[in-house]
Amino acid sequence: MAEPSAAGRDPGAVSAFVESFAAQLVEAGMPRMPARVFVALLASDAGAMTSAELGEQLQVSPAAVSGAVRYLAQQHMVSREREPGSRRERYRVHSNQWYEALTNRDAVIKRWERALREGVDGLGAETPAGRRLAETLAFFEFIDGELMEVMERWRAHRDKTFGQG
Amino acid sequence: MAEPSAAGRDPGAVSAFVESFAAQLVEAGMPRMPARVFVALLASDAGAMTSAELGEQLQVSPAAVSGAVRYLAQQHMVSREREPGSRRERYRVHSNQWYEALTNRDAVIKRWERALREGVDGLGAETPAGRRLAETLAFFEFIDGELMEVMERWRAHRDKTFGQG
DNA sequence: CGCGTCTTTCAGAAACTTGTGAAGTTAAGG
DNA sequence: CCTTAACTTCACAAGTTTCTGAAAGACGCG
Repeated sequence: MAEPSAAGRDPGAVSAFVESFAAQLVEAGMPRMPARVFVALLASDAGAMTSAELGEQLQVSPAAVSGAVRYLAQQHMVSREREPGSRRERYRVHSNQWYEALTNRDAVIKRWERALREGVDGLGAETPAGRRLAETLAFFEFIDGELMEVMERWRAHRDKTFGQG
Repeated sequence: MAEPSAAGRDPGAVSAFVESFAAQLVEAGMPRMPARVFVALLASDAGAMTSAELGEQLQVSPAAVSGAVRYLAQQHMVSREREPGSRRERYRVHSNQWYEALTNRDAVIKRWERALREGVDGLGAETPAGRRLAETLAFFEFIDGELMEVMERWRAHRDKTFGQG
C-alpha cells in the first residue's frame, strides 16, 4: 500500500493519517488547528515544515498556521528555527516530543495542587470535604513523583530499543 | 479561617474553591459545566449532592446539571444513586475518583495507538516519517504499561497512608 | 390508577471560539 | 536605501458550543 522508496509520498495516506490522528487529539481537548499542524509535522519525513508547506498540506491561511504555531511553541511542542539567509522559518518536532509534552503536563498538575491546597485551607483540613481534597492532593503529589521516574525509565528503554539519538 | 465544626460551611470559601479549581480543569480541556459540577461534588462534605443542590450552588438550570452529569457519568467520574423512595437522584464522587479517571485516560491512549499504527502502515514503516510514528507509538505503549503499575503502587501507598477505605 | 415531583429532552438564543483577508512589521538582497 | 518575501497582527464573519425555558417523560405514593 505504501511506496517506501518512491520519491513522492502518497499525499492521500499522509492526509488521512493527519486528519484522523488530529481528530483524536481534538477529542482529547486540544484545539483543532494546533492539533492538525502538530500531526502534519509528525508525519513529515524531515520532522519539520515551513509555514507555506503547512498551509498547503492543511489547506489553511498563513494566519491560521501562525496562530497554531504560536500555541504549539507555548506548549513546547514545536520549536522554530530560522534557516540562515532566508526569512523562511521552519517548525520542527523533536523525536522526544511527547516526553517533553508530558513533562509539561507536570506543570498543569502543579497548578492543580496549588488550587487543592487552597481548598483544604479554605474548607478546613478536619472537615470531611477538606479530607477528601487532601487525599486528592496526595494522589497528585504521588503521580507527580512517579511521572519523573517513569520518564527516566522511558529514556533508558528508548535508548536500548532505538539506539540513543 | 475555616470553622470546621460549625454547622454551616462558609459558602464563600466553597464557591471560591469550586470556581478556581474548575477553571483549572477547564483550561486543561474539560468542558466548563461538567468541571464545575465535579468540583462542587468534590468539595461537598457528603461527597454527594442532589440535582437541586448543585443547581443552587452553581446558579444554573436543572437542564445544565442534567447535561453535565450525563457527561461525567460517561467518563466514569461520578456515579448516580437513587435514594429509595424518591425520584431524587444523588450524584457521587468516590474517593478513588482520580484513579478511575486516569484509568479512563488509558482508553484514550489506546485509540491514539491505533491511529498511529495505521499511520505507520499507510506511510511505510521504513520511511523517516514512519519511523518517527513508530517511536511515538512505542512511547505510548510504554506509558500505557507503566500506568497500570503506578496505579497499583498508588493503591498500596494510599492504604498505608490513609488506612484502607 | 392518577397525582405530584423530579429529571430529561428539545429548540432556540447568546456567547465564545476559530479561521480569513488585509494591513502592518521585519529583515534579506540588490 | 528601496524592494520584496515572509511572518504576524487585527477586525470581522462564520461556525460551534453551551445554557436556558418549556414541555414531555418517569416513577413513587396515595
